[in-house]
Amino acid sequence: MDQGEAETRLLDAAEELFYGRGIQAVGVDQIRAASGVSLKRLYQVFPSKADLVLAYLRRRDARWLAALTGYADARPEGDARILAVFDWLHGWFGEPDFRGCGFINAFAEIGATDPAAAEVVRAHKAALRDYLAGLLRQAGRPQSLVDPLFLLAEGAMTTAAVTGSPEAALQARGAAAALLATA
Amino acid sequence: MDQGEAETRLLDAAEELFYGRGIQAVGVDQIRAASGVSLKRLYQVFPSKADLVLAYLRRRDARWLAALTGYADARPEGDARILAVFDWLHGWFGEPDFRGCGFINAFAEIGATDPAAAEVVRAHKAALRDYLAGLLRQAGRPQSLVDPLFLLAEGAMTTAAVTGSPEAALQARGAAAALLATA
DNA sequence: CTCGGTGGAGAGCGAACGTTCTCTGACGGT
DNA sequence: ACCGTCAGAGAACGTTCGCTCTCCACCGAG
Repeated sequence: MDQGEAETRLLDAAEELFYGRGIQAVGVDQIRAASGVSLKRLYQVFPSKADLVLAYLRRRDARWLAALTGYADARPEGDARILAVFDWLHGWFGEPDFRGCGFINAFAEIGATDPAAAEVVRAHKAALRDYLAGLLRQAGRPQSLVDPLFLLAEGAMTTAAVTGSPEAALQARGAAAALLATA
Repeated sequence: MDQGEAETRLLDAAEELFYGRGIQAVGVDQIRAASGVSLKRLYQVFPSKADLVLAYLRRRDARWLAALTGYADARPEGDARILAVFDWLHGWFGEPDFRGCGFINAFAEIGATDPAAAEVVRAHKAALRDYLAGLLRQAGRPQSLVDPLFLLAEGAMTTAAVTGSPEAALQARGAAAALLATA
């Protein structure tokens, strides 16, 4: 096993455990066991748990946004593409291991004590907001709708997590459609 | 110091520390030090840290909702009272020690491992939703607006936490007003 | 003054944490 | 065949955790 594969396996294990059970609730040794990577190698690749957490957040950020944009950008430009964001959320919320937004969760857990992690969360949310802004531009819609749509998406994520139901995505989609109809 | 005062001082310390730094990040001994209550008494009143966490969540639930409803119900019945919810959020977000919704934070931290705490969070969010439903009824507005307004409020809470700015409350208020204008 | 009981201070317990160290066995070049 | 290098397994380290226990100062009743 070379360094690259070790890193991949570590991040795979970290993502599943950190996202599924929480960052503080998962010990380094559990990640070693789940990844099959030795502790020595783990600390060569990620000098501390905080580094591993950062790498987990950064990779999840890239993948999550790529999945969303890949889905939405395949829809016809315009309002349909905007609403597709909420369709994608609905599919995500329905996944069996869905446990809310990993970034909001990470911020709640370590945002107060790990400034670097907090910054990754902020950047992730800013990127989502920017993506929505781009969709509105493509659709010829006013930028004043960015914040309402963003808040609806954020609210849907936390609500779906707490209720354990994907329904919040449909409610957010309906509200988004209503707001688009007024503009 | 009698049992009642010990409980109050413990909950005061727990609320400040759990909310401000996170539940897992705060040890029982820190709560003992901050409250001035002996460890022996602490464990008489709350047999485990999990019990203390539950009591913290329950008291915060009651107080938070009382503060919100006390503010909004003082406004004239109708749309103004609905929008007052977002005004109250704006004031809350601006408090210096604001760190997001304590219930969303708690759910992110221990929701996966502490079912009792998760249930308190669910009940708290259901109560907020019910309150919004009552305001809509008073205002003669359709109940179909409950979920959009709730999602906007939730989204505003997490966004204000991540950005560190109370602005999200104003954006949510604007979106709520737009939705009310369409119905 | 002498007790019995109560409560606080803090030492101590076992477990778990993040991190480092030691041992051992496999491998590649000569 | 030999030796140096390296990586993996996991023991060990120091700290911190939630929680319990020990000890002693205090206090009202007799």
